[in-house]
Amino acid sequence: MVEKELDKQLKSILKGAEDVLILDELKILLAESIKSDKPLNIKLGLDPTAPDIHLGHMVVLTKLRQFQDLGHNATLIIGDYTARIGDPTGRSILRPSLSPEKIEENAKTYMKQAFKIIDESRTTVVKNSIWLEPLKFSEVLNITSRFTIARMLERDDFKKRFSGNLPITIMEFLYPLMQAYDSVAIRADVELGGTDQKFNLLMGRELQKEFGQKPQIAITMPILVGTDGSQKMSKSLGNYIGVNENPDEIYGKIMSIPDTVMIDYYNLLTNLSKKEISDIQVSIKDEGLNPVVVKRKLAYMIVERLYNKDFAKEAESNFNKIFKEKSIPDDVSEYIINKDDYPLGKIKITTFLSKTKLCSSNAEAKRLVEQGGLKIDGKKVSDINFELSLNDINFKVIQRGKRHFLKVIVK
RNA sequence: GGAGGGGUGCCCGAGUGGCCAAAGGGAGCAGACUGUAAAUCUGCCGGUUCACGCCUACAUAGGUUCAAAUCCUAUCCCCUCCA
Repeated sequence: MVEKELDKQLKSILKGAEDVLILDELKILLAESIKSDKPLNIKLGLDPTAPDIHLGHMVVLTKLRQFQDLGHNATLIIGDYTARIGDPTGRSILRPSLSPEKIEENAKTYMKQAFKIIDESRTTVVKNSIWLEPLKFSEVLNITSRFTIARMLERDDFKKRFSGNLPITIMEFLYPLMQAYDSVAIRADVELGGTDQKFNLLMGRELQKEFGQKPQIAITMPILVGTDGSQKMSKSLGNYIGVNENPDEIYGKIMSIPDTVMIDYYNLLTNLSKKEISDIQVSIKDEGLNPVVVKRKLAYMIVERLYNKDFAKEAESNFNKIFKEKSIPDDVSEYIINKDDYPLGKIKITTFLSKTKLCSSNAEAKRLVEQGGLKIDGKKVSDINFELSLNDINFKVIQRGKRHFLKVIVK
């Protein structure tokens, strides 16, 4: 009985994971948990350095959710204290530090978005300032005395900066220790993180040992590539899909990822089993299954995860309308035009486009029209001198390119 | 503290007196095609103007010149080497 349950749990936990340190310890821990019916404490730290989370963050949150679905508990650590330093991981320069107000604000939106993915009822949320702030200097010394500079410089990003004569502040050295101390404070059984977190997660293990605790298991998840299909998903690269974006947008952006990374997305962001995913791969390769069908399913599942079935269905149908039938989606946002503002009863198409923000300037509007990217009620308009008559554009839909629509309401 | 190098459009980056609204790439936008907002191909890509043109822009502020991203002066910022 225990065997079977253990097997099931391991399968789910290992799916998509890059690395488990140490696997055998994890097995023992899980077996004990099953036998004694005591859930494990799974740690995930989030630094509220930016207000939005995207599918890259969702990878590790999804893993956390899988743990919860197996009956374990999550401890989500809001790194409000550590955010003041900023994680130097992967950084070539010192991060700018954030004000406490900004951190607080980010933390709020963070949580709201995180709970779209994880189970709130099985989650404890704590801020690490609770234990980091009151630490005495002597206690800090106690912690720092257990690690060496050489050990710190093993870290690739520190090494690079050091050998490249770039500054590393002592404060940044402290960052991994603080994160490690979080694990001690909450007595974590398992800590999750991206592959770039491996060093920090291992520090947690070491410090726990120093404090006489059982060392946590570190599970790292691969880095999700962005919509460009090659670079790490990140806001600054503009290749991200935010969990707070509207369903149509999420659905569409998923459809825009290259086919080659589709399977990664399946592995990292869905709850399908390894077997189900490899079956899909086989079908595409050997049975001529059209990849677009697979991608649609992915887009659907992710919208469903982040919203619900209805939104997913709607996003799907809107996508079909726009791209398959090349028609107009159901819910088009409206633009109200006031008759009194235009005594002549007409408006030039270019000024209209820039006024509605469909285009950012008159010049851009002109280009759009010239290039044949403008449709009014499905009919292409390519005359840049075209004038809209207020009398007959009421309720008509203006379309910019393939996917931007606006319904005009004349008042 | 001393010596040297540099700051260019959304980003990277070429340009060292006129031919510079500034090469090239990326991002973005549009079109064609398609299985998609994939890939590929084509076009566009500071603002304003129907257009000629005008305005804004090569860190900032001044100056030299008929003409400055390019030369000079000051200021701010970044980097490298030496101490």
